[in-house]
Amino acid sequence: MGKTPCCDKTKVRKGLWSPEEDEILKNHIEKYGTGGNWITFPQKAGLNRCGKSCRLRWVNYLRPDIKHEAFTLEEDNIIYILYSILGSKWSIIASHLQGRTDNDVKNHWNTNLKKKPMAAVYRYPTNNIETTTAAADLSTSTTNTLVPTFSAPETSAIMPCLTESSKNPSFSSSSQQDSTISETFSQLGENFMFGNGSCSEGIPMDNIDYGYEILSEIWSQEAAIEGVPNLY
DNA sequence: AATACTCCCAACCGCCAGTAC
DNA sequence: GGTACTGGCGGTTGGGAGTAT
Repeated sequence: MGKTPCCDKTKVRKGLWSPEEDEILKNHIEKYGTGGNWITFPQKAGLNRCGKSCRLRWVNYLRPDIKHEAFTLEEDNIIYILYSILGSKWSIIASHLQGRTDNDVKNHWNTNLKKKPMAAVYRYPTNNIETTTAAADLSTSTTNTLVPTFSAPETSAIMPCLTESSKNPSFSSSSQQDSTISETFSQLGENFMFGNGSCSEGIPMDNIDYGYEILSEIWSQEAAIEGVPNLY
């Protein structure tokens, strides 16, 4: 099957969208919808753009339900967890964050999160390999790095710590948050491996939040697909 | 003030899967 | 079953904005 171009790249406009183009795109979709076909959309809307470009602009930026504010620490935590389980499945990760697009999440990961040590923390248990470049601290290493592997119950112990950290008003700066969370995790590694039932900061384990619900759901789905026994 | 450098994000590219014919 | 076409995805890049020198 040969690759067919979606439009004549030499004749369509490229680069940043002007406010006028945004307005045309938005108005046309509000009035007529996408028409179910992005390739013919630019012609109908009177835009000198590639259909794919129109789709991307709408999906990633102009859609009314898109959030344009900064990522919260709580969202960061979810991204960390899901990335460690799923890898670079940005669309799936984004689907768990209301108002965020795959492009948003990918950019945020590449520019902010992957440099931080927390990116090396989670691994999904059972049949996953134990080495990964993706979950490693890429700011200091370019080779495969061994990272901790946590079981589902262990991860459930981590979640309250993360959530508590993200909600704690005493955290005054992001660097303070980062170092505290990293510290919590380094201690957690020893603590709950020996099953003492609490985080290093004494936060009880029975406060499982929605992050864990997401994990459970994914584990169930993965287990169903891969024939891996469901732990929950 | 001018230049160099870095960071970040919007947008593009190319591939793949699904579907229609 | 084979081909053409489209939508969607992940990887990558270009360039504007901010910061350092």
